[in-house]
Amino acid sequence: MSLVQLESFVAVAEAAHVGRAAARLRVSQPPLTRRIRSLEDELGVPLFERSARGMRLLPAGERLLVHARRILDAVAQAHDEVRRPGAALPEPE
Amino acid sequence: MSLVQLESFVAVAEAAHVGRAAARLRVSQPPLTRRIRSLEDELGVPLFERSARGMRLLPAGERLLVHARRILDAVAQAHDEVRRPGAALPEPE
DNA sequence: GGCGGCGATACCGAAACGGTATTGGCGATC
DNA sequence: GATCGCCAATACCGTTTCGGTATCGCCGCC
Repeated sequence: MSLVQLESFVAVAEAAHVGRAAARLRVSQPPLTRRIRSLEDELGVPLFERSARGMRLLPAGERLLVHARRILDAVAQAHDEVRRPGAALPEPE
Repeated sequence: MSLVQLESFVAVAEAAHVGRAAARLRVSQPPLTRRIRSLEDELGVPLFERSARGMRLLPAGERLLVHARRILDAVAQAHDEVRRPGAALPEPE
């Protein structure tokens, strides 16, 4: 499981379409399809139901979505705070 | 920033040696050195102080360590709960 | 039954990654 | 203060991963 996979997953979940999610992520559709599939393979659980009108989250996908957002938020926060010179941890000289 | 980078960072921070961390992660030393450096480059902040006796966390590294552990924990938890059939979210059919 | 839009696949070129071998540099030792 | 040893950093190369273009197959809609 990688952050790219999680980011892709959230985008597809929100767009409910691989194609639209791909446009939003500025990649083409095939890589995104592969990322989702590799994520499902890795977890051993299908996350979406595919249909001719798009992608619909399955229960496992709903559960993952909550975690994925939390993880991506934590990453963004880490990214911000590391640069911030206002240290949270004092350094004993 | 990738999960592999964060995992590598935590390992190096805990071991205080790239070599030992590499052994623990079952990779050789050079890739680990590169992961740390690419992470520093990406964040634009040095995370370790290098010396002839190993690596020592700098303040920015101390801050990142807290976040990195939280992120990796969240990933592990997501990994677990997604498989778990005991759904947390009901599905409105 | 034909058309349009969707995701899945095949294929190929480029980029990322890991390993082995080597270098460079600081610290401890005598 | 020269030498040896341990550490991270770099060079180089083979492999693998990844993304893009082109295409396929399928279902819903008109």
